[in-house]
Amino acid sequence: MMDRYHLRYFLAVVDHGNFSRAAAHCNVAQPTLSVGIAKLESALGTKLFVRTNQRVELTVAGARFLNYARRIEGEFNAAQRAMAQTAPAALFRVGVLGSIPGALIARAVAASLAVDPSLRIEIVDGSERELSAHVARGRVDCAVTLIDRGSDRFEEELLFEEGYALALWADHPRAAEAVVQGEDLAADTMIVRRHCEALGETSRHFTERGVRPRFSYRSTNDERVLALVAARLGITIMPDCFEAPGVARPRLSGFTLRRKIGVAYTLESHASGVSTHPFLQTLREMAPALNV
Amino acid sequence: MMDRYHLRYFLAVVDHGNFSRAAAHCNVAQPTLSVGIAKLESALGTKLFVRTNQRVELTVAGARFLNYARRIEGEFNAAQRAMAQTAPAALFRVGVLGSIPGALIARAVAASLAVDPSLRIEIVDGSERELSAHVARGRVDCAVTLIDRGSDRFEEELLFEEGYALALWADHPRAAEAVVQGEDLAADTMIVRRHCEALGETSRHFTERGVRPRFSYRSTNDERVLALVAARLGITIMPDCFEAPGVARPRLSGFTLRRKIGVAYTLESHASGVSTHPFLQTLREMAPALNV
DNA sequence: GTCCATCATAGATTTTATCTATGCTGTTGG
DNA sequence: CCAACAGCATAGATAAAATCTATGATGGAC
Repeated sequence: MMDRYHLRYFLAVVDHGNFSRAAAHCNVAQPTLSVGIAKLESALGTKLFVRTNQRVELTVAGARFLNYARRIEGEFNAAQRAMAQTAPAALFRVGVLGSIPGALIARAVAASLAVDPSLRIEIVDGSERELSAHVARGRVDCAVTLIDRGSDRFEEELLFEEGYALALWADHPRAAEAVVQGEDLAADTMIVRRHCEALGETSRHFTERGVRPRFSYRSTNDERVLALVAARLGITIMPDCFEAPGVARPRLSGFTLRRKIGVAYTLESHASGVSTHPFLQTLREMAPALNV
Repeated sequence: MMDRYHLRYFLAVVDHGNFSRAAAHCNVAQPTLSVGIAKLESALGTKLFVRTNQRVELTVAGARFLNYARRIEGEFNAAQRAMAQTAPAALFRVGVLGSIPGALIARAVAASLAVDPSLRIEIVDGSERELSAHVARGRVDCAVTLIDRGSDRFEEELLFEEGYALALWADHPRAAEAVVQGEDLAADTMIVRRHCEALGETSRHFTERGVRPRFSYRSTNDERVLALVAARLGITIMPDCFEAPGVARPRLSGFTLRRKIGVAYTLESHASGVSTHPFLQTLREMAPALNV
């Protein structure tokens, strides 16, 4: 039975000229799109594309079907838009990267609720990978996550850019310095932030300098990590935007990795005006202060 | 994400005025349709129906959506039809009830292939229940099965109507009689045709007459059953249309159950002209001879 | 009151879209 | 001419979703 997603796959192939790019644009894997088109062709009883491995081109039947497909997909969108006007108080669902301070998000939520108490906001956190999946499948309206990672699957908007720095307890021997040499930390015990995107880079950094750190704690909970740093259990490396009383944040010499945090949307959700949501407006106001 | 089947459910509810009938018309269970409509409403962000337990009626938003829904579903069908014209040599898939003689179907296949050797026909057999599911899900274009069973889920066409009769080996003491009394078979061993729709009725018939038969064989394979009847392993009851050398078919007195065999289509497949297929034409020509 | 018709909900089941991994086939660059 | 590559297809496993059965809730009819 011909179904809506078949039309989307078909149109994507027409618009992008090959299956692979079309798949990326639909946020699915290439084989998925491949069997999707095959299903459509079988439902219609006609081949729609001639596959050469240089490019795909429409058959005569495919060209004829294109008219219908465009019209139908257009009507779906028109219906959706028309209904959206009547729709009351939409729930705003946003995914947030686990390695972004909860306090930051909490402030943004509080501020936007202060603007409009009737807002309904839902936060879900996860890894970069999980968030991509959520955005792609429409389980969230957008995600606050790492951006500029080369896969142009989503519409992206930069919020802030930052580096990474050490987290030491306030009276650690090196706490007062602006920049610390990795070699000077050979005797320290480290805490592993298991979900951190910089994990690989960090261990490489120390290995290259002949430092083989011991580990006292592994966690995905950054708030707890900060508390334990303050409690002198160990030191760690984390993005600049983290801060806590009793924790100093000197730079680690030669550690130049940076990350860009921004908002990722699907094309549709971006087009449907999600990006003007007060929560995101608030985040945009807060963001410049976090650039380092 | 709004999908095509949502539209079909929605339109069915509008056209039939309540969820239960709409579900029957869509060949799905009532809860399925219930959650389907709920999904659609959530996708659109608006309630589409006001549910009273007397009837459902459209909300304002629902009435507005109706225009889009009808147009889109219409376009889907138009596209399907338009493409079907180009489509080459369609495969004809037909489900056949297990308790219909294979020889009958084989004759029909042979005859229609004689008319047009380019025909591509695919036969699948199964129980009445299985065939319903196949028709409903579009896995077959139609099914040759029991009809007139009260559930007007499908378009039905009567082929022939018949009763049930005994199957005895040719020189069985009662083989020459036209009608046999159940009581006279008390000493006989019976074969159970496990897939037979008359199974319950048969055992009730004997129980009511104080006959408690012994069983020598249970099978779903009627050809083998007939061979074993001829081989004097046991006797059985089967629809009139079965025949084999060495097997006599006297009536069983008081056993009045009858069955109607016909073709069941979905509305769409019927509309798309499946019923004019040579295979079905052949069956129609053969059918009158089978009325008993 | 009980019965009946209607829709909603919950949990299990089945189906199906999707993914990962891999194969195949031309094309390109060395 | 061969290796690397880019592009689509296939297979098996996985995950998601639609669907089913069974049951509950509600209101009208008798």
